[in-house]
Amino acid sequence: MDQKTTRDPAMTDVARLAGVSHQTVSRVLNDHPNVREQTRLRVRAAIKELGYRPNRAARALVTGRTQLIGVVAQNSTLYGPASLLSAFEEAAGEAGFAVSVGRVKELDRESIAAAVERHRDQRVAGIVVIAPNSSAADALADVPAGVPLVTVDGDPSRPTPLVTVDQAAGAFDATSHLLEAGHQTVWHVSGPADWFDAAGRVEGWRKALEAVGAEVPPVVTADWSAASGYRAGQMLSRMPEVTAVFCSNDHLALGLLRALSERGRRVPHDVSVVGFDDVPEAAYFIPPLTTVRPDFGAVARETLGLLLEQVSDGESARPRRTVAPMLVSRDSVAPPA
Amino acid sequence: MDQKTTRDPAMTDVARLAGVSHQTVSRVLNDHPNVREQTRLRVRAAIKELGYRPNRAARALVTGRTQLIGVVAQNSTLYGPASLLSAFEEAAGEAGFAVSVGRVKELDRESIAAAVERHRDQRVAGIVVIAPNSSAADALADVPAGVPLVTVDGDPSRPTPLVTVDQAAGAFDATSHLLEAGHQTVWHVSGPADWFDAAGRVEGWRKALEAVGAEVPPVVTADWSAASGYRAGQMLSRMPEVTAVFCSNDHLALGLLRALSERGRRVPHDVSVVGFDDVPEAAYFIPPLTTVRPDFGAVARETLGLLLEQVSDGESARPRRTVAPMLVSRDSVAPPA
DNA sequence: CCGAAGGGTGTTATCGCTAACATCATCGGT
DNA sequence: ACCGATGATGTTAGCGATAACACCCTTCGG
Repeated sequence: MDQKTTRDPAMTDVARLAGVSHQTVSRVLNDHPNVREQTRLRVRAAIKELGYRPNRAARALVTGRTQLIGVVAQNSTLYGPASLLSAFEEAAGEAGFAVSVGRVKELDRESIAAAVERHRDQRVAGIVVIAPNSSAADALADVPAGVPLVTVDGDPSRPTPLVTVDQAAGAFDATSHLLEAGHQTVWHVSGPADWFDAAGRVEGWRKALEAVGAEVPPVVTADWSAASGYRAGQMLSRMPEVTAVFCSNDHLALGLLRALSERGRRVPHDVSVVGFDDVPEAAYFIPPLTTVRPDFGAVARETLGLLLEQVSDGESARPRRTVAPMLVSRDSVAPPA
Repeated sequence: MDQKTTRDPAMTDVARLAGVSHQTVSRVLNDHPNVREQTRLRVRAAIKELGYRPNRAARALVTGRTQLIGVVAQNSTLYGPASLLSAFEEAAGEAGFAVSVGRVKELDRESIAAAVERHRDQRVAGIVVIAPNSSAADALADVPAGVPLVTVDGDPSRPTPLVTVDQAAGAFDATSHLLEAGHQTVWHVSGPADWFDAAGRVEGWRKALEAVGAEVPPVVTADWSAASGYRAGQMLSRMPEVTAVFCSNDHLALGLLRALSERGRRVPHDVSVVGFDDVPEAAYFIPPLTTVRPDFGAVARETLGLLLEQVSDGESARPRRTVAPMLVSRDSVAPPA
């Protein structure tokens, strides 16, 4: 009879089959230079024959290092954070790292601290926190030093390692695009004030207006939902002097578009609109929405790079990185009537 | 001077401080019964004082078990799969498991097999595959037995352990709701034919019609996007005999609503519409959408439970579970004019 | 022709934990 | 008063890898 549960082959099994010591197998696995080519091939063949796979736990035990990256993210399906997470998982996977996701219901101090602790229990090599608003950023103050940690979408005014989309640049471009079309000024429907993305977009919008000496209208603050964009639109659509609106994301723009259309204000003929995010549906809005596309893949890669620098060097020469977004021009912008 | 990098405290450090052997510390950690209460307290105090945390790698090495669950999911931000994943991460976290996500660009055989292999390299305790269409389900045939594996949203006709929303029941309810409002029949805009969710909803819709002897109109097949819902709507809105439409998801319904409104067909006065998913925006559509809400949290919990049964028992008594969704009634359904 | 340098390989210790067994009181039953 | 059962604890042996060092055998400069 067979052994009851034939255990997985270990390094010594490979070594025996290849006629070498287990240390040589280890060397082959880790690409050490001092192994004869012929030996290397023999070991490789044995590995393949046995279907051997290295035991990560054993390796982690002796090296003290893990190939795991912990991510802390909110339990939400907002397009931006969800895309970021997904892109990061892909990037990390390609680099040979596993990603352990710790979801958090609320972005408060306590929840985030708990999630970070869970990751430290797992002895992750590094932690990424998606901290898009101020309460999340505050919570990071509690995190003890010593764990490589990168914040994504976090507070640009803090000194922690950070990667983020250049919100201000994107907003600047969007606003300038509207001004260049001939509009006197541009109104802005903003996301929640405590979100850094929203704040950065307000800043870029304001700078673009100031750069050409345009009047700066009051900010209309909303949340990120289409519903609140609709409510903002109900107000703005009553104001004939509003000919151009920059919305802090595409869902707001969607709500706005609907409100405008209900009031009989045509887009882009009467009012021009620009969004932010380039959600997959944006090209199918009515009219197709001109918007700003962040490169989540680039953010993910920068984040990973920054984290790995910290893991190996202890810190990084460039601990803050910013990824420029791109204006995507569709049919929701035209010169004023 | 201090030691250069004072290493993390290990079990023996705790043991020394508490004046016991490391094995006793281990027993306290694992809640073994045979430890005197007083000793237990002393050990706990020592653990706290040193800030000791068990080394999972060492534990995994000796037990051969890991507290990690691997998930294979597509790199998409579709509402259903994204919500499911998020809910699962939360549920697993609460149960003390870490979740490692392996993203896959396409749901083809090769990508899925590669993602599964990466997880096996990590020696995960079990694997969850979100396999919502037939190519993903096919790929699972390649997965060697011996790894606990649960499919979510997968092929109901296969014998593999599976958890899924009861699509047919939800669709049956949605359709019946429209019929009970007095409509002669109900049209259906379906998701992609190779998606099990879409197929299940078609089935439920058909059964509801047949149950009352209503005529079964041809299925309008689309993808999951608002754009394709809009195209379907352009066609259906021209047909005066269409008074009720069940859409396979809310985004399709959104597109349909817009097409109907452009043609001057009022919802729900002229046409009633029901969606599926209950996306967060659904309550703010115009009109607020009656839809079917799947309980992703329940799916996640069932999935976890089923997986853990397999991990401990090798298999499960009830390897297929189904979670009933709930009809959410809003303002998009009325009796025919 | 010899010793140093270095490539290729093996041997041994070690990481931090759990499993298995050993040890020693304590205790109740006869 | 003796004995086995049971509870509380300690001791020892791995788990499967890497690190550090030891040991050959070439090769090459003087």
